[in-house]
Amino acid sequence: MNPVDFFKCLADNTRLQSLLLIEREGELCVCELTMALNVSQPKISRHLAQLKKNNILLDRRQSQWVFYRINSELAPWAQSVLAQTLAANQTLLAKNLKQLYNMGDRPERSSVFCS
Amino acid sequence: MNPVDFFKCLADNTRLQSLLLIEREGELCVCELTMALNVSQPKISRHLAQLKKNNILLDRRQSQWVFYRINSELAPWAQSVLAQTLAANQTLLAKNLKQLYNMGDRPERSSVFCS
DNA sequence: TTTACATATACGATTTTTCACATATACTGA
DNA sequence: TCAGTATATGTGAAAAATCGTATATGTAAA
Repeated sequence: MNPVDFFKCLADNTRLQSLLLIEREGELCVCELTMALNVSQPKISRHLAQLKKNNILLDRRQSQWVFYRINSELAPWAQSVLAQTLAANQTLLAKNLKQLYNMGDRPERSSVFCS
Repeated sequence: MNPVDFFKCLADNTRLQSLLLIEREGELCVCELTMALNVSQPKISRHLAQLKKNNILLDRRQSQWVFYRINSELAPWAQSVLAQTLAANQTLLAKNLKQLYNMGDRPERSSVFCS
């Protein structure tokens, strides 16, 4: 992972907030991010597509929903950057988390890891 | 330091390479960075001005030269991001360091820390 | 006070990024 | 098969970032 490309991915509010929320929550779908960040669906989708294209996120479809998660094969230094950014900037996400938790009818997710 | 603004500063080749070189070398002047990165002087100056404006770098003038260094009051998480990015991407700087070391007549610097 | 060197900045042109809106695709359940 | 929900993408416009060139500023040394 080229560092400049990685940082370009973090250099936008929508993308960084999405990444930090996903890092915190483990996995989120498009509609959850739409509510948490209060932005339009195409806007979220496009940014997620960019993160996926850069191999920072992976996605899985579960019925109607597409859930995004951090790519566990992301370079360790990059994972560490995400973790530290999250840890040091929790307050930035307060409003987003509130909006996420207040969302009615959050899609149920089956465990990805069931055998 | 707003994380998005910080990452925007890292999301450019000239700025990131300058930062990592300065982090590695402790302090570098404009002409040294010009040689190390092989780019024009106004280009380097402009990017350094941006990093200074965002309080990532500090500068000091010593006779004709202006030396830039990492602001030691930079938020710890941000310092850590720089350190890890440097540690994990040493090879990216190989060419730059070679060009820096091959530079004739590097400006002498007096110790900033003398008492 | 002139010349030379190092650095900063103004300006306009080009490129890149971001966005809104419309529309396409995918899945579900009736 | 049709309607409803979730997600993706095409397109053009607007905004932001980057750059080259020219020029200004600051310092030193003659």
